[in-house]
Amino acid sequence: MGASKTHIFSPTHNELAQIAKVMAHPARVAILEYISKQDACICNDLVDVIGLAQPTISQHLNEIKKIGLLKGTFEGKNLCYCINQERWEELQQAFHTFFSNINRNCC
Amino acid sequence: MGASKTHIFSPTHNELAQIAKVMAHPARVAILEYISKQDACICNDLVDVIGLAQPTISQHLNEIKKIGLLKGTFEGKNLCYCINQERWEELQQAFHTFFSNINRNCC
DNA sequence: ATTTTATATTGCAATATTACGATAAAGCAA
DNA sequence: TTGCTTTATCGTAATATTGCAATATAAAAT
Repeated sequence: MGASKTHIFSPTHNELAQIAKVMAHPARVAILEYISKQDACICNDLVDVIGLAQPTISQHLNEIKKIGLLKGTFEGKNLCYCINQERWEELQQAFHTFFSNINRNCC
Repeated sequence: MGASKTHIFSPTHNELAQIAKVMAHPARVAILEYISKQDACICNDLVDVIGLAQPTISQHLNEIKKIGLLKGTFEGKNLCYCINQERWEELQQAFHTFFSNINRNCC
């Protein structure tokens, strides 16, 4: 046992959970915030800014990439990670939709 | 190693991560959605609705309770869980604030 | 008082995540 | 080429999460 039973849940619920999972680590929240406020980003900056080892940062970046939140291009010699703005807004909308449904006539 | 280094992150980042963690499982997303759309909720309903064993549902409910999203009162013979609306709106605001900061002049 | 019903807790096995040292790969500079 | 810098991957240990059977608790019904 131990594996999440994703198959019994709806795609919508699974997707929101997957998005939330990426945000469920303070390092990734910090990374996202940092990148979203920069014009560009070089991974090595993050090692200093966040305070985790370079392989760890690389792994966290990969998790963020998996849900499509980053687009990367080369800028001179360094890889440049940026927020994928379209996707960012999709996620914002997903959370907004989720939080907007609440019944006010409760105990 | 393996433990998250929460101490190196800001309270804001840790809190958002903690909230996201609760939403990072489809069962909890489904539970929250279900409760938020009901006037009341009896845990045993959830066992049928969600499709996980009763102890598992109980544990998930506990995670949700930990971040203050539920208030429970007794209604007749059954415990009634409801969404804590104030807290719900706080979380909505937290996500909204997070997603609202993005630099548009990127690569 | 006993049974039934609803929820919580315990204990444990399976799986997932986190972190980092070591190492590899890829580009640039000399 | 050789060396330097930056990022990715591998391997592994520590920790956390998930799920459920078994059991406990607590309130209501009989």
